[in-house]
Amino acid sequence: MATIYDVARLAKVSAKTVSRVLNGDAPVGRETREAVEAAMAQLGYVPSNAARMMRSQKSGLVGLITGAISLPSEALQPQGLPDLFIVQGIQRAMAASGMTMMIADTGGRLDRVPHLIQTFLRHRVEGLIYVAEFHQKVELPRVPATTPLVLANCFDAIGTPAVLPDDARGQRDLVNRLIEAGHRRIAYLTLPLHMVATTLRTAGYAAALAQAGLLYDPALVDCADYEGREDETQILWDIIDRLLRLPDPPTVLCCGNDKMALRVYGILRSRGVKVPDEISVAGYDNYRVIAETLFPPLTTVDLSYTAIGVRAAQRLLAMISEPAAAQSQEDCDPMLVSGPVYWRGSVTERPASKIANLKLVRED
Amino acid sequence: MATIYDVARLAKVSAKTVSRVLNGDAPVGRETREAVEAAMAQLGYVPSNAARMMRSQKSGLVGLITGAISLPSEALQPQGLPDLFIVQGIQRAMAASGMTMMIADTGGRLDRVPHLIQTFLRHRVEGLIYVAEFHQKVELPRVPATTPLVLANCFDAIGTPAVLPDDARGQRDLVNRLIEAGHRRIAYLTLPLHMVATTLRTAGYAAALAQAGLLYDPALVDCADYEGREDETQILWDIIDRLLRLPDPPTVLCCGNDKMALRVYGILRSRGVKVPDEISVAGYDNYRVIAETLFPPLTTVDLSYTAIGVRAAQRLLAMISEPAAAQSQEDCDPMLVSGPVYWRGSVTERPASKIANLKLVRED
DNA sequence: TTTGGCTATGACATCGGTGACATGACATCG
DNA sequence: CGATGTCATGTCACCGATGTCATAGCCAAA
Repeated sequence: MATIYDVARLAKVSAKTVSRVLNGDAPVGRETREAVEAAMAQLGYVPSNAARMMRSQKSGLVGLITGAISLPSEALQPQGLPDLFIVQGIQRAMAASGMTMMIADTGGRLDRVPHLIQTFLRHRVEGLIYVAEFHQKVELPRVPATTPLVLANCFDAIGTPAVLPDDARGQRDLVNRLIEAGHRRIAYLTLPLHMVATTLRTAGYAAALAQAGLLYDPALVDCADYEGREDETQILWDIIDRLLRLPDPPTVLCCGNDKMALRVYGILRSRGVKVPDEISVAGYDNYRVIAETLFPPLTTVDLSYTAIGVRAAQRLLAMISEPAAAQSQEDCDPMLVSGPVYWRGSVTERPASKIANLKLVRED
Repeated sequence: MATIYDVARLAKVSAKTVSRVLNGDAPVGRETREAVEAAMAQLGYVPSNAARMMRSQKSGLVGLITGAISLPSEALQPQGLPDLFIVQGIQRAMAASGMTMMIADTGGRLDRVPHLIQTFLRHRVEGLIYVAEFHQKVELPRVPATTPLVLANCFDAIGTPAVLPDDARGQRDLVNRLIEAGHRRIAYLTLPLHMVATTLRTAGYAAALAQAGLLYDPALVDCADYEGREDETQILWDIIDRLLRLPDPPTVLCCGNDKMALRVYGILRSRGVKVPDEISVAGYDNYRVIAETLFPPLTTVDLSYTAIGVRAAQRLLAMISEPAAAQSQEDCDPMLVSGPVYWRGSVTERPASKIANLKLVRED
């Protein structure tokens, strides 16, 4: 591959002059410039980042670590592939800023993370982002204080800058909206209880009810996702059965995510319960392949993983450009990202009639 | 950041000796080695890839270009996010070989590709992979002959090495299997006709019928995916309506992909047609979030995007390690990757009873 | 005319490693 | 005992850019 010296020789100038043409950081005579440009074109010259980097000490690289890419196919996929959307957001923001992204993944094995970080440090990345597959607490090996690190979709115990989904607010907004639409008996089928998102969303659910002066009825809340258990669908079936037979049954089922909602559709239809005429269904994530394709389309909360990625990237870029900036204040709290409620056909706006229908269902 | 000289000074040896400890390419005395290792640990030394690369002329990098990561959310997503799975496969294989991957995406704009390639060349990537979001023909700018390029999920006019899904075989296998299960009237709802996959799969469908001595009935084949059109569901509804009212209706609906199958489930259930008791449904892709979550779970063909990625990576690695290898023979034909049929509850094994049921449906 | 300032260009050192080669201390061999 | 080989280590140049400094030419101000 041609070097700057080859170009210089061909253009009959010094290497330094070629460098000046490349970077435009000092005046170069018109004829000289043209000769250099012609030589570069003729040789197919491409400058070497490695060499440039040695002098400038700037790599223009950021490293991204995730389990997103090579999840063992056996692994639980609680929410589809949200982390890939986060990666998408990060990539978008990084490209816009001229950074090049290096990607590595853990292959599901967290013990590989130190090695991956090491690899990135060898490339002198200017920053690191760690992306988790779902909202969770993590513990990462220490990285040199000179290399900023941002956590996306996760947080740690030592206050590393993080960008997180605002689960509480998302669920609250959704339930608020359901209440506005006239629903009063709102069931909530949660994700596994050990998940951070479950705690936060349940709190959001409760907050919305409280705000509207509605009673929090424990009978309406149940964990419906036991990942990996074979009788998953059966469990869900039983819960729905129980809910529908309540003296005062729910008019809407809030599902832990869109994937669960997809299951619920199947179950309700197998039971002959029509969505939304006889009962409404809502999801979470706005996993569009599901939410928009389902019939009727699913009302859900946009989790905006892409936005999480973009914000994480921006936060990292800020840390890179102002290394010593006082990021002690609000910056050090996790940044919360929330998305809008997508109102689609799976929820009715006039619940009164629905309650009537449900009674019929209960009587069968 | 500490350099090899800092380490050398602290360990009271020459930089070269530190280098030898690092690379283990020449004998080093035990005490010396330990002193050097201690110094490296104390300084938190991390070797610079840039410097190493300048001498060795090996970057250990491969570049990946895709639209996968930052598809504008408006864009059509014909098959979900298959390309992400391909990326996953590539990453897996690259990590195994010790290569580091740089990722860039087109953001949906193909005119950005030359610039991305340029960026990669500056980093002196040892190879490039281009991943398309669906099986298609592409036209990429020329890359230097010294940098090998592999196409994944796409091909071009000039015979660039490519790895492609074996659409014809996948559909043929599925239809074979349906025939084995006793089905004779097999409807095929295709993806848009302009897609390469549609042509190939339709051929596979026809081949399977021919092989079994069954007649290819044009009335059973229809394009059911007009991406982006608002009345998409309506079109599908009408096609299904027509099929069910045929004098000799199908016993199974083969869908262009799992997402379409998801739609079909909704439509059939809205019409009160039970899956699979009254009609069977099959998909394509084995898009697990859909195929496994649907109720009943969906019979489909594994498109094994991950495998495409792995093969593409392996092919690239081979080209890197044997640059001049005679890749003229079979290597230059596209490599076809096929996956197994996943047989799940959405298709019955005894079709006779089904025909009876369908007649009832037709009469309502 | 001299001086100073500006433009356009080149010489050279430098970034952090590694390859080529040299060297000194021993051990082995004929 | 001298020749040869191996081990352990050092010296120095070099990879391909760019920063620093120098310089030559030219024009305007003093």
